[in-house]
Amino acid sequence: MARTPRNTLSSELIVRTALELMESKGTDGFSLRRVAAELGVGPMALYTYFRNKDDLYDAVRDHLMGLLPAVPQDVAWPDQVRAVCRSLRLLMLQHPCLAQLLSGRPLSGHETARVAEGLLGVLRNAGFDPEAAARTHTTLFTYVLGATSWEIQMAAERRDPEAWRRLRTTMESLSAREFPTVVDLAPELARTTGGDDQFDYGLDLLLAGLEVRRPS
Amino acid sequence: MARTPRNTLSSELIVRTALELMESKGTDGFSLRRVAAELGVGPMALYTYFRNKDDLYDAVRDHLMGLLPAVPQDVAWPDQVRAVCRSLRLLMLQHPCLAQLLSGRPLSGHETARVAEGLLGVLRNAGFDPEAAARTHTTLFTYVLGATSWEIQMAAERRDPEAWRRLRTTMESLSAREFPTVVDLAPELARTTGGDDQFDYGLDLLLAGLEVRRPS
DNA sequence: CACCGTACTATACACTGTACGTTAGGAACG
DNA sequence: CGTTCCTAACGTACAGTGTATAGTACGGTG
Repeated sequence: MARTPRNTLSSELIVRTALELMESKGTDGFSLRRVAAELGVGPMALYTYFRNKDDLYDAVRDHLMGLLPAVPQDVAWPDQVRAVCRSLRLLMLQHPCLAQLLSGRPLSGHETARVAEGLLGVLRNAGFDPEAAARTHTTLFTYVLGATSWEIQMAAERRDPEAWRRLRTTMESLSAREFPTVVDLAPELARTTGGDDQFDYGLDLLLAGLEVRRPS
Repeated sequence: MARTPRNTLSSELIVRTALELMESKGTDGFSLRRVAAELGVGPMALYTYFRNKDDLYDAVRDHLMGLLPAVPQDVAWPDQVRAVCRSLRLLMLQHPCLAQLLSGRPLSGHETARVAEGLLGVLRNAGFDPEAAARTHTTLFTYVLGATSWEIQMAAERRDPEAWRRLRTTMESLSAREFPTVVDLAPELARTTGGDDQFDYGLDLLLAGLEVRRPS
């Protein structure tokens, strides 16, 4: 019964392995038992470092949030906001599992607070009062989350040929009499599903609204 | 071996039962086997009406989307947009499982198309060209989805005393030196998590941006 | 050397979605 | 009326899940 040596595991190692598995197999198809197997260890070994699966999810999420770059300090505040939102979107695109990790669990963790700190600081310096800063932060965050999750979801669907075919056929089966506008705008709808342009369109709408509302 | 009579099941009945279960037990804790048990039927009986679990999810989602009211026709377009977005949010709040159903699967289904038709029609009538209408539709939809999912998530967290306590303690453990703004704005952040005011704040930002951009 | 805490293992349970093969009830037809 | 066929629902089985509980061996400390 060859026992593995004592200190083979660590939180960081488990998080790294879990992340690799999520990215290769997708967030579905990820399981504690697979992580353990990947590490050559029994499933219960992980419970020394994480109290349960959600706890591991939280750790992976916080690890990913730690990869976000700092806010650029030498540009005007709207461009700072743009930079923060775009880098969060980019991170979500690079690590598609992050979308599910963010929408499935609440905000918590050190690195997540760091992100909030950056954006809130930008807004306070731009002259927003505490309430407006907090509201704007929540609005921007949920917009980025919703828009990018949507984009990732759609991209995944397009990659699965079975689901893609089903989507196309239901789209084409819509009667032009019942849904004239949808049928008419089908090409535009398909084109505006995701992409930098679509994301920036919504972001610019929000920023335009903010410029109007900003005091002084 | 008392067989149940022949036509006890139907798609509608299964969808209704599934929905009840999701709302009482939460989307987790929902399972095909429970639905079947609730109906007094073996698990495999459901596969006559739905090819798999995701297919049932789609049906429930489409059923819920069918509950959305029609777009009011006697008000200005920004209020029409507001009405559509608010009624979608309201529906998500009344049926929390809808948030997960919408973010986990792509748009498809008859009733979902009906919603898109309503919003796209409003935007076209307001004078937006096809591309702008499509982009705006996607932006509004993803905003409502992101903001409301977030709100529901947070509300659920607040109800679970264990999770809520953990969140509070990690929040309070943030050093004021490292995260001055977050610590300073903690009360505002807690207050702006969800609620009609927060939702309308973001929605008004988007609408303000749209007014600027609207042609003619 | 003896000891003890801790990192890991082993076993077990209740559960999941669903593939496969079987059976029985209603309808259609001779 | 009898036969035949279709299909709705059944039962069984499998591979997999998260995790509770109890046991075991190793490393560092006395």
